[in-house]
Amino acid sequence: MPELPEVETVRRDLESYLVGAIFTDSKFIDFKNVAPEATFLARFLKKAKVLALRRKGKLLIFDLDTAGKKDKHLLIHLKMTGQLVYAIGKQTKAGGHSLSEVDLEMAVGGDLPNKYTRAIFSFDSGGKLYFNDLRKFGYIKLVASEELEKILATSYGPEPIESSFTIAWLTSILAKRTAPVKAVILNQKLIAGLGNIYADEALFMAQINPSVKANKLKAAQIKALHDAIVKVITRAIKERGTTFRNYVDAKGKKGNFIKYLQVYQRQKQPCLRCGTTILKVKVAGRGTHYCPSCQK
DNA sequence: GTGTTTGTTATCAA
DNA sequence: CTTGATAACAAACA
Repeated sequence: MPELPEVETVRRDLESYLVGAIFTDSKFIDFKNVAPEATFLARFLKKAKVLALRRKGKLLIFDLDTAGKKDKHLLIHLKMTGQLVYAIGKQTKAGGHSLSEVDLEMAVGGDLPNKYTRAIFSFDSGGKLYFNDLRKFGYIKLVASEELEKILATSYGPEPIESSFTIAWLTSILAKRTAPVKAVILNQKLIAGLGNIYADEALFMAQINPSVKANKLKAAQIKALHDAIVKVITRAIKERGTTFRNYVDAKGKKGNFIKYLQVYQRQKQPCLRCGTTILKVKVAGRGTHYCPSCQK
């Protein structure tokens, strides 16, 4: 699942390939989550230059330069199963690319495009960017600067890696809420970037039960949670994300953080801290993994 | 056919 | 207006 660390890994990869590159062609294949309409967007993108690649939470932002105007941005959200893979060099007979060094079921293994490729962007560099999305939850959207600012201001809170994510902020958003603490830290409007994997991992590290009502947490627990969120996200970025199912980076490669998972998908296995069997329950409508003994 | 997977939004209730 | 709970979406798999 692409969460902040995964999207940041993709962003850094793409930044090195695409800044300064010019779109030469765009194709959308059996894919509806495109705005404006595909034909129009493809025409608009032609000759657009990539000025910069940004990210907010799990949202990837391409800043564009179109005929000297710098007021448009291409937003790409990977949602659950989206991938952005960049390939350059020798092409297959069909004009695609072979990524034989990668072997991932339902992800990138072998040639691109594959059956889950929903969009292909070609660049003047000769490279192609493949947007694959098994479940078609992801979206591609062109917006003007004004709309982008509005989206960023209304839909995203501070990120764990920003200085504005303070203990005071975490305290303030938890204090008035009776929802489970996990629901609060998953809310992108309050904290941008955590998803199901890192929420469970951070709560385990902080030794907090995911179901506890947010306003019941004590100051020491909030400090521990703040610390855990920052640590987990920072470490996961360093390890290029977690590949549990089908996340891959812009080179089609897996993330390494799966080696460091303490609770996610470890149900029925012994807690790495105390040995108690890890449980899996539903909290805030999500599969939730925790140790009933050392998370209080 | 059923349940499960999750990021986000819609919808409804309080 | 805010908050919380739940369904819905989409596709594949066990």
